[in-house]
Amino acid sequence: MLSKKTKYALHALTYLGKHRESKTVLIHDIAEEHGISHKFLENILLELKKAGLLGSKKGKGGGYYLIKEPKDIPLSKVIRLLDGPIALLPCVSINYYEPCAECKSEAACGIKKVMAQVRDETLKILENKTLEDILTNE
Amino acid sequence: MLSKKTKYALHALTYLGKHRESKTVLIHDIAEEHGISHKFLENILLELKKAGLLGSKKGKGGGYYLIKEPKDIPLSKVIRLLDGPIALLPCVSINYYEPCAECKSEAACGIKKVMAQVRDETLKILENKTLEDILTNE
DNA sequence: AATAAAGTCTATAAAATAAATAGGGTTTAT
DNA sequence: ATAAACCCTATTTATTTTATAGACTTTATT
Repeated sequence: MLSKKTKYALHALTYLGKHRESKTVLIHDIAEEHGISHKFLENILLELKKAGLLGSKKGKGGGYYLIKEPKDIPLSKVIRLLDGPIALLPCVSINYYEPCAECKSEAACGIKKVMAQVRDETLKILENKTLEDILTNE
Repeated sequence: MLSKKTKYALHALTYLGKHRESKTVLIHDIAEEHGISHKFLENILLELKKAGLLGSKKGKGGGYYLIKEPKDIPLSKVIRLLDGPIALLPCVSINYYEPCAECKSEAACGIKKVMAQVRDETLKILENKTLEDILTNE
């Protein structure tokens, strides 16, 4: 399951995607719309900004805005950013690889081999679904 | 990512699958093979037994054994049993449905719609990969 | 220049979940 | 009778997630 962080990030991105005609959107408005803690959402939006998905304007009249096209924001990107690995095991993670302590030989591990296939197929799904798909379903 | 519980369950199932010629296998042997806590693994094997994947024999000379064909043990089953939902959001979970607090209208939620598609496609993957696939890769 | 509105940043606290441990109970071969 | 092995429930510990706090910086407006 996705963490609340990722779920809230998706809500925020959806909200920003729906308000692309506005120059900026306030954290406050997004938080209120979904009944999310303002401060918690603040941290999330900052991460999305650092990752290059959002831009922001400081000071009075400021706020956030999308700087990528919705079609260029795949679910895989958002999930990796806030939740970490897509892979089901650390030993087959592309971006967050770690060996598994209980595994004698990675080369001979059937679990690893199968999980690598699962990861590849899962990735296909999550790279293909984008914010645009969410927006067209709203 | 999978919890350690699920990961250990997969290791145990793999071990049992490799030793189907023996009548029973000791928890102890599986735990030792992978350096897993005996007691922790005990709880896991009990769950697998209650779910109908394993049989057991009590008393001296007892132990666990597979009672299903490896091809009839899909990853989806093991994951659901020990980790819970396959879906990425509670609101699209088949077996563990719960509404999302921050969602105004489920009917009109683009995130939900897309996540339902992701769930369907993910399920296809996880229902198709079975213990047999792991065993043939060992 | 002063003010208020808004994002930035880092740290900490609280809550929830996962992982591990403990220990007595029951069954069965010898 | 005994020891080996699974059965069951509860508790503790560790880790991660979620939430909060507060001081700082930037900027539009008056």
